[in-house]
Amino acid sequence: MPELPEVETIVRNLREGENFSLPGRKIQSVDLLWDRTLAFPERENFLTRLPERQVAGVERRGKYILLRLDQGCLLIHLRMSGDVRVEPSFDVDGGRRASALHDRLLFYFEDATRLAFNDTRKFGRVWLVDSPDQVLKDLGPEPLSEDFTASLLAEGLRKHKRQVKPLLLDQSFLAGMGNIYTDEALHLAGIHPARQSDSLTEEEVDRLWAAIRHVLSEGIRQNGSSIDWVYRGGGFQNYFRVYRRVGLPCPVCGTKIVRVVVGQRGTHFCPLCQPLRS
DNA sequence: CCTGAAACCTGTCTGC
DNA sequence: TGCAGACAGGTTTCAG
Repeated sequence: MPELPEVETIVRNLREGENFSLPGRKIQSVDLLWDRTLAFPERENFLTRLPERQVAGVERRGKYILLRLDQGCLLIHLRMSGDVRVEPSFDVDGGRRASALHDRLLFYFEDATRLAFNDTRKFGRVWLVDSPDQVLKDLGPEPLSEDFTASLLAEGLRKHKRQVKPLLLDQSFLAGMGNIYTDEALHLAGIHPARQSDSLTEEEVDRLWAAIRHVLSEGIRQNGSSIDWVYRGGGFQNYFRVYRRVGLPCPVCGTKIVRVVVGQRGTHFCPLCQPLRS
């Protein structure tokens, strides 16, 4: 589930959800159910350092969730199938609530609630570090920040000679884009996903810049996208123009949407609106 | 520098 | 029904 809009939605809910908010809670104990979920530090260090730590704030950077603690910072990357839940620690009978299928890490708080990290495919990772920069140092700009201008995008695209879609997916180029929002942005901008990055005209770059910001903002406004069994709650899938719409008509021209593979990723586009040569 | 393949994992869906 | 194969919202590492 996790591209920028889905992670942003999760972060907002953790920070100030309907029935809960993480800031202010103090960790009592931690249960690590799948060792490889932990990227840093080693198990013993992680388990002994966390009790008594208090959550100071919740932030997002790219696709990372940041839990700022009174000492140190927890980073969570959901990768393909990760998710988090907040729920009571105990059942009605007073016993500790059993973990759910595919729960990998549980944080128990002093107020009898817990945060569960659930991840079917085990790709997700968690870090506990003094400074988040240790993990985030190679990330590109935040696409929705004021720093990310059309001319900055133009400069970046010019600097490389790569297919534009894999470049947009490269987190050191731009932080937060994933397969869905990249396909959607390229369609909105009328750019073929395999176009060479340094071949885009100024007009095309401007359209791409606006399209990236538009699809991400709309994604957040819709609380992300829900597809298959993974994510629930979001509604942006109702507005997909090309993603997983093979054979269905392009919303602009009616041509059938096709699927190809670009940079090892399933890629959806309109052959008429997104020609390979402009 | 760029591209593609493979690895890390589990689950679902499709076609024979 | 069973089974093989493709595919899934991500990232890293390695070969050419």
